[in-house]
This record gives sequence, structure tokens and C-alpha cells, in this order.
Amino acid sequence: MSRKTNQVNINCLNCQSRQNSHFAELNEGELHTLSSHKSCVSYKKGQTLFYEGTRPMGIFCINQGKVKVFKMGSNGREQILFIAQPGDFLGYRAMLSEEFYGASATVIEPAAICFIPKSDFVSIFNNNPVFFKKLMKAVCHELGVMEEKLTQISQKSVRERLASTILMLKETYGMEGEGSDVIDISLSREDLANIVGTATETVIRLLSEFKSDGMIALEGKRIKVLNVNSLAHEADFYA
Amino acid sequence: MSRKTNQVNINCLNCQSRQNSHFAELNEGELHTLSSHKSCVSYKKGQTLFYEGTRPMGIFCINQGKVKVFKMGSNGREQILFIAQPGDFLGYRAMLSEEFYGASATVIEPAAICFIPKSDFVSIFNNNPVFFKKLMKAVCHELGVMEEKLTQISQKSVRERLASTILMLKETYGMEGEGSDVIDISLSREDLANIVGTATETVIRLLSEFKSDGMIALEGKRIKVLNVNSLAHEADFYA
DNA sequence: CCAAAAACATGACATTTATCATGTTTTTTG
DNA sequence: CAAAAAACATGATAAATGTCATGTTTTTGG
Repeated sequence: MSRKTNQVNINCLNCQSRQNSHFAELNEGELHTLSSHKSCVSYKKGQTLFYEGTRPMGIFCINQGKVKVFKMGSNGREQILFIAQPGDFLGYRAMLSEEFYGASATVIEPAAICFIPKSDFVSIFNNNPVFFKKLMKAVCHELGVMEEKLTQISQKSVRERLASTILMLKETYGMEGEGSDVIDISLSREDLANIVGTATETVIRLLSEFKSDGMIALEGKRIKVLNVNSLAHEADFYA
Repeated sequence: MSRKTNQVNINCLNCQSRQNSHFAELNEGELHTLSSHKSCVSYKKGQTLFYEGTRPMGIFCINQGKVKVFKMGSNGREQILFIAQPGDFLGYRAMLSEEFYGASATVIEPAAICFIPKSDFVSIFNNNPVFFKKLMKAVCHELGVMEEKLTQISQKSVRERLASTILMLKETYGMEGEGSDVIDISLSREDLANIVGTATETVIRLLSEFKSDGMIALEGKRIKVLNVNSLAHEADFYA
């Protein structure tokens, strides 16, 4: 029985992660529909939820852990589009546009993730226009975010983008209270490079520079932000 | 009366451009709603429909002409997100996510464009779930396209992106039948650079190279595609 | 717990691409 | 139509970044 994935028992009704998700305001009946055919599984780092080019069969709802969503370029390098965390769900974009997955999703921190078949998900929003509108609003927002990323990557230097990415990671994955300046996410230098859109060596070099300049500290592979202002300056939030 | 814009009379019911738009399948009553408070205006090259950072009040429906949608970077260079043509409508993304415009829209070829107030547009999809779903599908598709663009701009060289852009422009704006290899859109070298995400001089230089290599011909500022295969090769559709 | 693999780090170097300068051609407009 | 402005074009140069090579450290798996 050396299975890599294992069933886990997660109840939508009292799922903590649901509070931060688009599912937050569903009623009991709808939650029951969601649960009726779902399967919940624990994943190890490195396991893949779905691959670019395959057909979506439902959505992945993240209860615990982190997942990178990325496209593979012809040079074999990944471009990470975003990093999903508990409360996010994945795969609905391709499902709603009735296309194959445009990206792959791989676990980067040990995760518990539920899979909800397409039909159940569809029946929720078919019967709940308010939910569907919230979903629409979310997708539209996402599109705006992606347009902003495109502009950044096109116009800013790697140095600026790295500084900006570090600040974003701190905001999004920084810990609460004490140690809130430590970026609490296990990202390899390669993954970081694939967010920024550059070579791994370049990220390593620039991190060293930022460290010499006292803007960050490197605790193993964790990054601690020491000086938000000068990082923001590097990120060209003014110039 | 030296007004730069002039009213024009466009009837949604027999609007040719509507056939290629998301409005294609609306019924007569819905078209009447659309028309009830709309205003239709002709625009000259260079006029701006809306500015990044302002509040959307409705949607712009393009009857004739072409419009570039772009974000302004801190360096003052534009990043063109896409070029809208008859049948497209603009501004609904920000409206649906209830945000300010994330981009500006400026006419690049003489245009006739209708403005439909938010309330009329909203009432259409509030009463027509099928239409709303089509809209959702379109936004999701757009998001996929934008993710693809992000990956391209992050991973491909300027040369590859220019070749790829030329092929895309030919597909999208090439003329019908005779002369289908001429890109029928009035784009300055600067605009082209702002699509590709590079400096104007670089585009000019690369166009010269492509010309020397017999892949394109330059007829004034128009680009004629001579060899699709070698352009596709430059665009790295294989390697 | 040890060997193997992966990740991290740094140097040397080549290449791409941006920037600046300058001149020509085309387009716009009074 | 002529002057002015904008767009196009090309050269010279510098800076940013990718690539390759190599060594060290950390992590992983049997």
C-alpha cells in the first residue's frame, strides 16, 4: 500500500478554508451538493493536480497547503501564473470557457485538496445567480491582475520585478504578528525565478545584492524583509 | 462648431458589427433596451474613449474602426493589451469587477462607437442568464489569452515575439482574398513595439532584418507577409 | 545515517536589447 | 503649399541579463 495520495475527511460545512473562499456564503443545501460527490486527498510536495492541455473535469478546492499554477514554455522553463493557497479553487477558468487547461498545477507545500466534479459545481451556479455573479466578478478581477502583471513584466527590469515580488509575497504569505516580515512559503530559487520571469542564477545574484544592501536577510531559503521602504524604492514604485 | 466628435445614427437592430459580437443573439426587446439610452459618436484617430484610473459608466461598442487598449508604465511607455475592432466591446471588465478602468482606450483608426450606459447593460444580463453565461465564457477565455501572452513575453526573445505578432496581426487583421497577406491595420512602429513589449528602434531594426531575409515586404508602413513558414520558424513554433 | 540528488552560489563570458545621437522621410496642419 | 511635427531609419555604445562552468551546501531517500 505505498500509495502516494491518501483520502482525508473534510466536511464543507465546517471547513475553515471555506470562510476565505467564494463558497463562503453558500447555504447548507448547496454545501451538501458540493460534498455529494467530492473526493478529498492529501498531496505531497511535487505532486501534480492537472496538466496543461488536458480536459477539466471539475474543480480543485484547496483546504491546506500551496499549489503553483504555471505554463511551460518551449525552452522548458515554467512561468508561474500564481500560487494558490487555502480557500482558493483551481480549474474553473478553463471549465467555464470550455477549453483544455491552459496551465498545470503542482503542489509546493503539503496539501489537502478536494475535487468537486463539474456537474455539481455547475448545478450550484445554475441555481444561484448571486454566486455566479460573484464568480464573474472574481474572474474579471483576475483578468485585471493578469493585465497588470503583463505590463510589469514587459516594462520593468528584473531587479524591479524581484523587489516587487518579494513585497507581494510578504503581503500575501507573510506570517501574522511576530515574524510578519518573514515570507512564510517554501519557494525554491527556481520557483522564485519563474514567478519573476528570469533565470535562476539572476535571482540568486540579486538576492545576494539585496542582502548586502540590508534590505533582506536570508534564513536558509526563507527570505526576511528588513527594509520595506528601500525594497519599494527598488521596485520603482516612485520613479 | 469645431467639435471633434460628431453624433452618428446607428441602429442596433440592423448593425452589421453586431453579428460578430456577444450581442448577436439578443432578441428585439433586448436590443431596444440597449438602444434606449445609447449615444453613437464618430471618433478621429488619437481620440481617447476612457482613461486608466477612471470609473466605468457603461460600455463602448465598436461599430467601425480600431481601438488600442493599453496600460501606461512608469517609464511612460504604453503596453498594448489588445486592439479592438468592430463587434468588440470595451469597458465591461472593469465594470463587472466594480473597479476603476485598468487601462486606457485610444482610437487608432477612424471609428464609430456607441456608448451604452451601465444600467441598460446590466439589465440585459440580469434578465438573460444565457447571455450572462456567454459573457462569462468570453471573460474566462480572455483570461487564458492573457496568461498565454504573459508567458510569451516572459520567455521569448523580442525577435520571436515580433515574428509571432506579425503572424497574429495577419490572421486577425489581414484582408480577405486578394492581398490577404497584407496586414490591414494602420499601426505605427511605436504601437507595434508597444504590442511586442520592446523599444521602437528595436522593432524597426528587426523589421529591416525580416525584410532582408525575404520574410516580409514593407509597403510604406504596411507590412506584407511573404513567407509564413519562415516567420513561424522565427517565432519558435518548433524549437 | 550515509550516499545521491537537488538546490544554492559564484565567476567568466556572450548576447540581446535599451538608450542616445543624428539624419531622412512622411504626414499633418495653418 | 509650405512649415512644422511626427514618424521612420541607422549607427554607436553601454547596460542588463542569459548561459555555461564549477564548486559548495542542503535535502532526500534507501
